[in-house]
Amino acid sequence: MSEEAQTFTCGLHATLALIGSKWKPLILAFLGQKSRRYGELKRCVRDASDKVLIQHLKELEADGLVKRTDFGEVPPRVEYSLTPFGESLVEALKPLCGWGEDNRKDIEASMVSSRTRKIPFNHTLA
Amino acid sequence: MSEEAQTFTCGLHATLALIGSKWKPLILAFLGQKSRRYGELKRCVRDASDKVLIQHLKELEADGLVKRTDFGEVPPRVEYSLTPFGESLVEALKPLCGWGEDNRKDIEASMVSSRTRKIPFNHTLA
DNA sequence: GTTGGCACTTACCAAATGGTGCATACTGGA
DNA sequence: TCCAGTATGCACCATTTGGTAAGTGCCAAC
Repeated sequence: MSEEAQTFTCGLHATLALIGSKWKPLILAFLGQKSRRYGELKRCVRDASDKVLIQHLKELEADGLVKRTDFGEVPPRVEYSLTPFGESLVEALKPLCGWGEDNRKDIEASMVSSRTRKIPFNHTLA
Repeated sequence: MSEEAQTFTCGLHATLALIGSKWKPLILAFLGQKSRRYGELKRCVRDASDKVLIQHLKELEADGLVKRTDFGEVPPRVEYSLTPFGESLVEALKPLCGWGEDNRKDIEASMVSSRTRKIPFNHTLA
């Protein structure tokens, strides 16, 4: 409990512990634009299944990055938004968004050439 | 090539396609400090197995982010370094490192409390 | 009155991802 | 002489992760 407590090798390592899942960075980025209702968010992060999306949202909430507001209305209405903590993270995420925009073409091209593997995200190396 | 070609929903999505794997951001960050030989890098990214580390390095190389230099020497000697492209990405990655440093304590704490679930990356407590 | 959307939940299953251990070819150190 | 370190490859296995499909309760629109 004393020595091996060096949980992370560096700040990045710590950050990744929070947003290292498939859709989390994207979820945060979309919530960074504005608060969104569940269905809306789902349409943004298309491709993510309900199960996973909700699971990630719960974790983000547990980690204090996202706030869930349930309006308790009849046709369910729930809104997700960033907490200040989450917002600070999204700020740090922006350069990556920008980098991606700037290099989108190259990335897509390289994605096509190395077609044999990953397409969506990290996996699919089959 | 016309419609469904909208590969990524946003820049971030594109970026994640390149560095969405478990150790890639870390590998890049460490290489961002200096070029490193394989063994050295492995010690930095501890916890990653050879298989995975090498696999990730190959992908990063294929994606033009990392350069591999084999000195063809007798006791194998290979050095990994960032390409300019890789360096630009590392730049965009730095805010996340910083954010992680700044919030390390909070993150570790939250990691402990939400003990019941994943410890995304390394383990420390299994 | 059937369909459809909302915000989920659950059970089950597949794939992605990562890990272990063994092997290589050679050299320098104990 | 025997072992360790170097940078990988490979086969096989385990776990983690994510996806599918179906269901829930309630209301509005068709």
